[in-house]
Amino acid sequence: MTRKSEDASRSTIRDVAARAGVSASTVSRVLGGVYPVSAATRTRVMRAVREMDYVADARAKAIAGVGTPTLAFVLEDITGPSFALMAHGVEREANRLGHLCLVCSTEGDVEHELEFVEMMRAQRAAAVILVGGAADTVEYRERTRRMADSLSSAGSRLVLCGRPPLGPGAPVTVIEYDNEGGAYALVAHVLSQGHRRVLFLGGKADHTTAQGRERGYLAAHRARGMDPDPALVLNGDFTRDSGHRLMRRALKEGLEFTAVVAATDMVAAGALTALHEAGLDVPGDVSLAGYDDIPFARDLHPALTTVHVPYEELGRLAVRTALGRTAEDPAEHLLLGTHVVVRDSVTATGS
Amino acid sequence: MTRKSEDASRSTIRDVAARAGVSASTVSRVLGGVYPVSAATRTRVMRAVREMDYVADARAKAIAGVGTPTLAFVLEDITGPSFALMAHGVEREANRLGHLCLVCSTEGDVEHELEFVEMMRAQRAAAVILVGGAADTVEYRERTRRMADSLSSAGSRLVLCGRPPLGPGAPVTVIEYDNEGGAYALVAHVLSQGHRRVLFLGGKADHTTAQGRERGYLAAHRARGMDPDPALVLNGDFTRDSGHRLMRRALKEGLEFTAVVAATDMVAAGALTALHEAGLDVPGDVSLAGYDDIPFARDLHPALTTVHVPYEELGRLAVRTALGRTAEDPAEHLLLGTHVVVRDSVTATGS
DNA sequence: CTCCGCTCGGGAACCGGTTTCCGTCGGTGT
DNA sequence: ACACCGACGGAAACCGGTTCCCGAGCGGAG
Repeated sequence: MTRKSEDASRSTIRDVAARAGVSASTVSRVLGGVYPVSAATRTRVMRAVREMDYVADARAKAIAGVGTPTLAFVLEDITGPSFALMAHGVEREANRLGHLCLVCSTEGDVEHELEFVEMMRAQRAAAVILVGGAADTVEYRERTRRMADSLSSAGSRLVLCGRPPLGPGAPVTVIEYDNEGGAYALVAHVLSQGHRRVLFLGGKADHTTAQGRERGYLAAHRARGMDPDPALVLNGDFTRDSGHRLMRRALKEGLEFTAVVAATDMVAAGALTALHEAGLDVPGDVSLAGYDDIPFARDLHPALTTVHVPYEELGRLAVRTALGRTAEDPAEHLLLGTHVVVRDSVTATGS
Repeated sequence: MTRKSEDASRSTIRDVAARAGVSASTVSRVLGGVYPVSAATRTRVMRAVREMDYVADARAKAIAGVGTPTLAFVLEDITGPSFALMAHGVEREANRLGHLCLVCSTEGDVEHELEFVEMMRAQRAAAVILVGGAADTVEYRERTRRMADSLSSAGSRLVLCGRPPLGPGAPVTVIEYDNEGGAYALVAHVLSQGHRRVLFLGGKADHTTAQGRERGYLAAHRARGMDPDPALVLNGDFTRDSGHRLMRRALKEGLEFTAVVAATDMVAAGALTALHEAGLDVPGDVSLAGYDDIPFARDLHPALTTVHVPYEELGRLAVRTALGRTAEDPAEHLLLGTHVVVRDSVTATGS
């Protein structure tokens, strides 16, 4: 009484071998490779495989050294449009290169991040890509350095994307996009439109991405021989809420400005809402610019002038360099360029 | 000459055992469990582990039956805000339940989807969650049914989210959100504002999500004894571009309407831009509503009236039921409710 | 002072594959 | 007709863990 029902809740290679009347090695050979197997045997084995709907256990293969390599992508929150873009790039490139890709949101929890990286080390992931700015404290450097070493000694590799680089000698690949340069170009554009008092809606004061953008803001002023009013730079975080809150506050306090530059498109979106609520017209009454060029930037009204960051390409690049590099190679530090994209939210002032 | 350098490119449990002067079983016990081990031995082992920075290979553990289970999430494009929301929910819940979570974007490619599901079966994933509408063809049903059976026979489980359910008896959990009901409520709201000719910007004609929303649109009209002009329902897809294109066409063709309901917030965003380009005021000249309540809906100007779909909760629910259910349990079919959220883009007409 | 039982740790089998090593078989060259 | 060679397939070792099974000590009870 052969049970032909799909009972085979978990068929092993030996089950298949038994059914085909051959040994396990033969099944493995038929499935795996280029080893000479007679046509008759191959047919019998393949039939058994088909009948049992057999698929070799990927974990077992991995442990035997023949497996799909894995790659991990760690971010704060997949919901952020720029992160999502990067994730997309990472994921595409990863499985173009035949890698599995697992994603983890840390919700900004350092503990969680650490835990996950450890788990990836256990999975023998080929590389771990960490993305998202952070405060550049010595605690950060030590912690990250430890991760890098430990991954490296396990034959894996850590890639930092848009994160503060570690000291020299750390087995890390760092890929940054040019925050300062982008902000510089953007603010220069705003200033070139005749604006003289431009409000800066920044991020957390110790967050390197925020710092870079703020530096660009300042540098652009200085390059014109201007010294921006310190009261014009506000700190919050990178959320829409922060933009909304900061903008309301600025309006309420009667700050004077003719343009506002937000550290993020999300912040800009919040600011825009606040401006609208105050009955102000953008760009008629005040110009507004963002940063990141998330897809939605062009859907805002007016379409947002912003800085384009090649997030998806960034993701692809991250996996490419991560997988190309071996443990012995020297560390690498890439800086991706950005460019401002002019839309409708910034116009000349003093009309 | 003991090399204390972190040469241990790949230390096994036996290496640790050797260093600690015990057997591999003992190391395993110290690390793993509650098995009685003397304090002295434990200390020695732990020291060796620390010195070698050892982490047990997760794949080996998995194969031995002690491992972090895995769960897969397959979607079209992580870049879509609603998908990202779901992914977030899935991911959070997955690792709250101690599961690893891998994500795969299929770019809408059926071949790729199939391939990935097969790979997940090889990984012995605890469950595979498939999300995103599709055309409900017999080819679709057969293909999906095959996936379901094959996963089920491997002790895994397929979860369909917002996808056309299969026939009865398929080992599948289906979770849908109420497209028809949501659209009905939304359109009813629009009609209650006095609008009589409302344009519907739909999706692909064979896409079940699009169909559901269109049915709701029609039903809301009929419930008022109205029979909407067939010329008022346009088909495209769920992208911003589609909304933009459709809206321009409608305007150009001189279609008459006082409100437009888009099948998606993205479509609404595109439509809004087209409306603005045409010099029309929203909601002054024409009202506009979307569907999905993606986070950006409230950043549009005017803030978009739309239907809230609990995407994140949907994701969480998906993994919860997927993991709760065993192969023997009957299939399950959940329908999540939605509700319209009234913002500023729809107002009374005929003022 | 024995005997019993409990604590502790080692050996070996096992998880599900791959690969090396070797033996067998059939066919060919001389 | 015999040696040799290449094709084929099985047994066993291995990958890196876990766990069952068992034996060695040790302490306490009788």
